[in-house]
Amino acid sequence: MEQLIEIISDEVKGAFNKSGYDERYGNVTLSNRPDLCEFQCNGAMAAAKEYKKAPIMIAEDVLKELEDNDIFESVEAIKPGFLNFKVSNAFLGKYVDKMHEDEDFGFEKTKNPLTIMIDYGGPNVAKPLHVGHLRSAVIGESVKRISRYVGHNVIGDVHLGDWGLQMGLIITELKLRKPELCYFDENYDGEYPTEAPFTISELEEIYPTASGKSKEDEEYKEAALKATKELQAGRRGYRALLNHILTISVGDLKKNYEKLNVSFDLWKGESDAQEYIPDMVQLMKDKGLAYESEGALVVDVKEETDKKEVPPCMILKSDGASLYTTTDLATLVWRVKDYNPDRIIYVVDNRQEMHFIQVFRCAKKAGIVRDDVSLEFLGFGTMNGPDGKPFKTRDGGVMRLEFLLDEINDKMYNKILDNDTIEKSEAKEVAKIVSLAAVKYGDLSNQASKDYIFDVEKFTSSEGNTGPYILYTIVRIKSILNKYKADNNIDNLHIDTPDSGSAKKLMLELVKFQNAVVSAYEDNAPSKICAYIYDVCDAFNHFYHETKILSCDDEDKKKGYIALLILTKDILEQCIDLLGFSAPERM
RNA sequence: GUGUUCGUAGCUCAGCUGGAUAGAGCAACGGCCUUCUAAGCCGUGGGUCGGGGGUUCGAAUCCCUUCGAGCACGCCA
Repeated sequence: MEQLIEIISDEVKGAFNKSGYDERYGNVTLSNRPDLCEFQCNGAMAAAKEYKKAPIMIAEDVLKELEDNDIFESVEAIKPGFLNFKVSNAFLGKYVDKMHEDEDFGFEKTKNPLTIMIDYGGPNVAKPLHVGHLRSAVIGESVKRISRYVGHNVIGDVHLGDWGLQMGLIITELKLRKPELCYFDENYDGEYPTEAPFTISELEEIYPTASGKSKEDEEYKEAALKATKELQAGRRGYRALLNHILTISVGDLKKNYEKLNVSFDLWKGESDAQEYIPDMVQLMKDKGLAYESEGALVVDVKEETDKKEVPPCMILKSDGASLYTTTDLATLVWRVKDYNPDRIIYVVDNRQEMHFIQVFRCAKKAGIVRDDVSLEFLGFGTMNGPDGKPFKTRDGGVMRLEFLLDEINDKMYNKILDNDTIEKSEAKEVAKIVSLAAVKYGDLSNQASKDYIFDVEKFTSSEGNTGPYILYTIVRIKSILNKYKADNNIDNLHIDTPDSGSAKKLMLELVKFQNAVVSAYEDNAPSKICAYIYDVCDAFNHFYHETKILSCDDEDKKKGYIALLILTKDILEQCIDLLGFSAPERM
């Protein structure tokens, strides 16, 4: 469906044209003075220079061409040269009704579907998720859903941290505790057990213990480095252990991500890239890109236009081992080979920007990815506590994500119990839904790249621009619709011409749906969906407050209201789905 | 030190490619429930957009400079 603002723009451009001015001056934007008008055109002022005419005269010329146009309720030419428009109620009502009849509210899917890979999540195996993992998961999931809704083929990859010294540490500690296991017997050539010799909670305890020991005990650290190397070299028993660790961890991670309503299409990890490293390194040598510097193998990636020194991209350490740049590059090898993506978006901490600049440049230089593939760094800021400093537990440690979510869940549960029509069992379920919305909306409503303050009080509050407020609005609509549905049919209802300022305002917000989604997609910015939802909710609540819906005497009017509520609810629910959460029936 | 992001109301933040009186929310204060969920709505107060300079008919927005904060700067991921 053509966008309302496009339709208006076309009319105005036509009018510019007819009055002898270039139509490009006829572009119409949303009004920044809602008290004066709904849409505006500033083109007359811009055109003034070219035509050496007072802007107001140009505006008046254009105005004449628009005078008896039934799209508009009013058109005015004001002071310096603004053209101010109000849409006609009848036209708007019909337009919104068309949105109501369309399955996607008039949203037009892209005509050029791309294959987009999104690298987000990035948890480490054998370690529980902590608060630092929240943003990547929440933002990545939303970017995935938005891109998919726009019509692209989107693949989400969790990109597990399952390689490197951490694995060596676990193996070393395990060997110390259970040396009798067959995984450590180099002469063992039988099949390894299918059952893992540890549980997830043991695993979560083993890693920090091992990590602590290696910092104090040189010998221990040596052993861990050796184990890491042997694992990399493919030692059978260690590989078998890695597989156990992966199975156990991934199972646990899936459960935790599920609670967040986050899911991945691929559960690949750093370890999956290893097999591509040797050929890749050889390629870089063959192309003459890789050379030795201070014992390490590096590739220069600086460019003429750099304002600062971009250090070379290190491919191999001086001891010949690979490191994270190597793994990220090799990951690109299989991503291109298996999926041939047009875009790859990395949803990672801002602080990794330099690393990715190096990786991206190196990948292009070496021809690992084609020049036309877009490699995008979507960096997010730090999540700070109410004191403005990085989020910590009371004793200064890293907080497990689970604990944080539990705290918020408890808070919401108690709040829901205040509504005494809800049973405890239902309250529990509702609390889960609302607390997830509180957390996600709290995060996503900020621009991803900025640091933000994670304020539990603020996020769980139902006042202001919060997740609970959004859900509450939806629940109110559902409540009315459910009452209406009890003894009425809701099929074939039509939205009427708005009969009040608040109804018109609501419609004008609903009309922006396509634009909100598209601009959120183009900027990888879920925060734009949040801003849009808030505006819709605000407009709806005004409308709700001054309109009697179920008790409306005029049956036809009532039907029109119900249709408008259905569209509002559907759009809101679609939007929160794009953010990765849902609304309960009651709260 | 170099680079980078940022500095808007007491607090948390919006302000798109420069445009009409700088906007929300929270907090403060004052109203609105015999009627669809008051987790709501209405209203009031609160700002020399860090400072200074420049470009422009017009600057929170663009350029320069200065002060202040965060972050990153080859063998950890």
